Amino acid sequence: MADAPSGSSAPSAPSDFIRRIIADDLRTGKHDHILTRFPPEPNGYLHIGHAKSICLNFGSSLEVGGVCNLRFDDTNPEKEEQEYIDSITRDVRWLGFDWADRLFFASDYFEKVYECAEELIRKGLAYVDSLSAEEMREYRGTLTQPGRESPDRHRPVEENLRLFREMRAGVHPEGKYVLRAKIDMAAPNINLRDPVLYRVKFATHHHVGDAWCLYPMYDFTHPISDALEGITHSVCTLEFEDHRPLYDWVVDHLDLGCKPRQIEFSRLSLEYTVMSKRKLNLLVKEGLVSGWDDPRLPTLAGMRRRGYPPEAIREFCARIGVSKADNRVEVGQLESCVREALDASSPRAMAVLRPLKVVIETLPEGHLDRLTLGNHPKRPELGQRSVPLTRDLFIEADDFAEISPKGFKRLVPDGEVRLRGGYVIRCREVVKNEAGEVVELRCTHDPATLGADPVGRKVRGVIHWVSADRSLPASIRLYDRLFLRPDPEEEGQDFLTMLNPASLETVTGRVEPSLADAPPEARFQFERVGYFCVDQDSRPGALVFNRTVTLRDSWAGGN
RNA sequence: UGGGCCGUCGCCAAGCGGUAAGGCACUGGACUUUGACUCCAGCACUCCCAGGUUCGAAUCCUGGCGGCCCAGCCA
Repeated sequence: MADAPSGSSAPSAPSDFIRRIIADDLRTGKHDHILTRFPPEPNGYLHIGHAKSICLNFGSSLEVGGVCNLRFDDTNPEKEEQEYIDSITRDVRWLGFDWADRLFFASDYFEKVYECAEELIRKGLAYVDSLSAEEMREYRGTLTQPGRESPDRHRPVEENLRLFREMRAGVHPEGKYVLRAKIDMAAPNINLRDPVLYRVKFATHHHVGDAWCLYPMYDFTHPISDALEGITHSVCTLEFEDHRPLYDWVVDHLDLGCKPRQIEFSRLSLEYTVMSKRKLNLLVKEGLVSGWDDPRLPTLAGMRRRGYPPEAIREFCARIGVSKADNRVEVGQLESCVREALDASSPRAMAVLRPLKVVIETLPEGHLDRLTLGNHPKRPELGQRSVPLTRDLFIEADDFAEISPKGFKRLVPDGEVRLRGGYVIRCREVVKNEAGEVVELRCTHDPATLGADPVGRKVRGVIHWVSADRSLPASIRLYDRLFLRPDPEEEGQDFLTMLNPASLETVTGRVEPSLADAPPEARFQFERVGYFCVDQDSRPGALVFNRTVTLRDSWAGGN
């Protein structure tokens, strides 16, 4: 893809049971081309689970020379909005996929779907039912008991047709009638117990306006839409497995000239987050997060704002694979992909999250070294930048310890450490306030160590720093997991009670001056700290960075 | 307890009767002016359990156990 960094490794080549089915269908001649589709309902923002589906649907087809349609499954006007259509198209494109001119709406097929319904009625395979919703539930039976037939089940075809047309014409109120398929009220699969095909809704549809007051159900619309588009493989998640007999029933009893095959895979679960649009919607509506693009959310908009590169998400989807097994993927799996992509592509910079003043007494007042540092340790083509080194500096508070923990390689009283890209300094004096807190370090520097190793001794530690007066203040948002538990709903918990109160910490740090004009979404590695991106709220003079992910830290475990 | 599906390393996941891939994580070690990156090494005598078939079983059969999904005029 266009923004794949040259330094990144080749993406994993996916292979799974669905791709195998596709390969077999091509090999045996069942199909001579492949056409898949990604069919989101525009009732929320896309999340990483959708990314798995997008990568699968687009990927499996593209890899064998096929294409993939983008189709909005917009059969329920009460839950759908144009805002979601806009966000979805943006997110799919951002992820790196292109549907060319194949953008479709199930609602554009409503006339054809309606004709299919009349066809079923004429064939005696569908009927208008006047059972109320509650009655229908009673008649449906239970998981262990068969249902009973509605008294309307044997309504004459002509009457069904008349009533159905009246439903379309708007003469009947919502809830009075529905159109049902006539299948088998005793079927062990509840989806086959005369499922509802159409219901009346006097709602304005976001895409077709007031053209209809009669809306088809997913189970009826989806197979017809697939067949109309000539979809060869209709890939969806496991909860639709029980619907496949109904999917096949619809296609088999209609003359659509095409029979797509539905194949199901298990949806993605990620640790410490929730993945359903209903729950995400709740978090957004309740104001528990800042919006659909809150960087703590698993939404693609949130991940984009967090600084996750699209190629990292694609790689993640390739690595986790596709199967039918229940799963809950570790966050580290995703973070590994993010770090891999960002290590290769991100320019380095220095920033201090929790500043501790350092004065280099051996440098004169007003001293200024304009150091030229490489933007990337392995990619000189990413250029260089100038970093000012002055007498007064800030270092990370964590990089100094009065009492050295064992194995500590940073600054301690009377100890030496290298300033990244600068001199080796020695701590001569620790200045504290009345409360006994360390507020300043008085140090000396070894002028012979700029770009050279000190003679006669080895300095193990290297720490990052910024000039005290030539650095810029920045608001830095440190994100952590949104929930306290890997499964926020474990043991029937209300997931809202499991929110992590520390999922966002904002600190005011200092960043090197080269970052002054970095535009929103620009990504950097703050050396030794992590990967950060410029937030859309950032302005010159009021910089805002989001922590995308920390650097891997093999020291953190030791203390 | 009706129906459907699933159970291979801490987490994903290959495997499809011939003697357990890979990734992430983890543990060493090398390198290092990022405790990063990179590199090298280690990491399932065993595939939910129990029987059976077979020269040979994670793969086939039988019986258990465990988990997920389904009773919207949602998708």
